[in-house]
Amino acid sequence: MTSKKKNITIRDIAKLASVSYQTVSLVINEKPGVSEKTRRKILRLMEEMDYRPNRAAQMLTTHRSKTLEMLIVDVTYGGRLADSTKNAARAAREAGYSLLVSETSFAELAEALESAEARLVDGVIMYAPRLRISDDEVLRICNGIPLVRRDYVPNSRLAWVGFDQVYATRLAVEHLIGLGHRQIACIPPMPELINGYWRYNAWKNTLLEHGLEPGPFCEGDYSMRSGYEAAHQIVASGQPFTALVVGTDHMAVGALRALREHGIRIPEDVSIVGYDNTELSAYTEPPLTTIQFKFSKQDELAVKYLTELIADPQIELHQRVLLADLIIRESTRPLIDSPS
Amino acid sequence: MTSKKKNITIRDIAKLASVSYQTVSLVINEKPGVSEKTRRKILRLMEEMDYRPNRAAQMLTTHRSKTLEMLIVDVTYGGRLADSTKNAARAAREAGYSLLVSETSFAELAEALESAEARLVDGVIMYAPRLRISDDEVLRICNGIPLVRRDYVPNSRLAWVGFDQVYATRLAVEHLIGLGHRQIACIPPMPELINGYWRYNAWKNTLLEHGLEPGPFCEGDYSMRSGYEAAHQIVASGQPFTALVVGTDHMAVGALRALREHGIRIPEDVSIVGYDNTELSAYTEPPLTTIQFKFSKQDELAVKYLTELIADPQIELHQRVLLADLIIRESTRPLIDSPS
DNA sequence: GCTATGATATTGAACGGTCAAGTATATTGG
DNA sequence: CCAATATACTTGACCGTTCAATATCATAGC
Repeated sequence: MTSKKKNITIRDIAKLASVSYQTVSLVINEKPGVSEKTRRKILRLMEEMDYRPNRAAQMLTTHRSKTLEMLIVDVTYGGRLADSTKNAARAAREAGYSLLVSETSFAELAEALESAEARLVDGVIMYAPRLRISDDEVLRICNGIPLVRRDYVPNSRLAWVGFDQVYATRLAVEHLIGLGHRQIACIPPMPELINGYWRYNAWKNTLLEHGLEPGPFCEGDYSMRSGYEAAHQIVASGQPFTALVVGTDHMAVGALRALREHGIRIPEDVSIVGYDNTELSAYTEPPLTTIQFKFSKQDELAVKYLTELIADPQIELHQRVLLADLIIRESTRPLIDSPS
Repeated sequence: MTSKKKNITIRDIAKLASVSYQTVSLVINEKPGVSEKTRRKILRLMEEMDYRPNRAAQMLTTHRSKTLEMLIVDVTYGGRLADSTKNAARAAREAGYSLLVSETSFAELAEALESAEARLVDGVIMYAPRLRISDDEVLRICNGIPLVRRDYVPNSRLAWVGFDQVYATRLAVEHLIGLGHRQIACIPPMPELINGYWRYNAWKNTLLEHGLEPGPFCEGDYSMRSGYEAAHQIVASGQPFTALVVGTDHMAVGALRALREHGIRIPEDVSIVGYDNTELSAYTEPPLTTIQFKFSKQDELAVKYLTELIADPQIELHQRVLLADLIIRESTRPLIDSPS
């Protein structure tokens, strides 16, 4: 039955409506030059025959595919990817696009972009939290395909959408300073991660600006284990601290465990701030004060920006910066001077 | 410069190689009928001109797109989606496909599949953890597109790849029984979730098979909050229990908090088993005994199965069942009879 | 020496749309 | 009343492939 299913084409519809195929094309593309009566008739027929224009044929002539690609570059630790693709897929669909997802490494980036071009992808959202690359290089390899990075890349003048990591970190550090803390340690994400680099520097600089000496620090890699080990190291360093800024809620969970093992009480002995406001952060013991990033907003905005860029490639590239919020819970509290 | 970039076509290559375009086509598709010498020459030229076949044109004639679609249906709670799309994207690429991701609801499912067809998607991976639908209905709406569900759907005789939830649950429950527990409570995912349905039933049936009366239970929705509330309810029910099976690690975190608030010690008073073996489960207090699912395996296998199905649509549909593992940590321990 | 054979290469027609230019008819204005 | 214009619709070419049918040629068989 359906095996013999001849695809209905624009010409079949045209024949049924006794007009030419071009008229049908005009209707499909909502272009003027068709009388209301004919338009209705054609629309009805398309409905009846449940006709769908062949995307391949459209692509062939228009050189566009109504497809965006989310290119994930060198993302190893999964937790933070979360629903990005789902969010982006939804946003893309709402803008009339499909979303292709692909995953690659820095070494294969150029190739990935070439194949994006071959697939006639209309634009690329790059999610590359560790990618250091010059703007010129990006322009060179992306073959003119509109591209928006879904990252905080303050050194780049190309299009990106990201959370201001300096602002976010300032939020965390100044919250602690405001509570009276003077010895503030840090477990930043490792500097290979762009966010790690900025969080580390922002932590240090905020302290210096306030006339405070940066406390001990030790990098993590986003995993709970790394937070655990980093916290151990910081304690082992012997340098005193009454507060700790931990680069993600996940690492904070590891840090909490490590500190507990050392008999350090939270928040009585040490106040802790995490990042991300994951669901988890409300359920740690004690619940974590944390920096909230609305990632779904970032995903949506990246798609939105990209579609704008596709619609008008002439608009001047800019950067869309999102700001984080501070969520205060019970892992931070005012410093109470010990009676020494 | 690049603005005037005329796309190089198969005919350009043909001209340069002084052969016909069809010969080039044969080379591209690795078909026989071309002498080794000509083949080499053409390959070299394609390399030099960095020619890439136009996917749209290929799609138009072949009616295939070398694209798979991951269709996410009614997934609300994000945590568990995690890296599925990334895993699938990688697996797809390794099999020579691109991966399209889209997100939809039950109500729009038919439409989503129609548009998949219009896009000439070669096959669909459906991730629909709550979708109850007859096999006939699925066959009807998917228009002959090969489809593999990435779910445990024991009632379906169509293609699916999933973890045996009954086996998994048995693993959890019998572990507890083996430790001497006789009063085993449960916080299953809500029955709208297919996994929830099966976990609940498997919990109950395993107990009955062992001659035990099912303990109190209360459903959750995957969120930590729901685990928290469910645990409160179970305690409030007044029915005694010495062990608790919680449908996800996330919910277990909530449950841990609730039980702690009631002064119930884990594992001294109550043993707990979670599901998923998330990174988190090793960092709860105490670390959670849990059921491990290798989700990345499931994603990969779903892609693999789908590509097999595309290659040979005649193969008899079957179901690929994965088995979970039990990871024992400190949240479970032998029941010590109280001296009453 | 002539035909059968297989390997290699060519040609023309799809595939299902879009685009640019064209025609036919009705409407307007001077 | 006729040219100018607007509206509605049509035609032919083209996008870059693949596919089926066909041509060419050297080699082998008899």
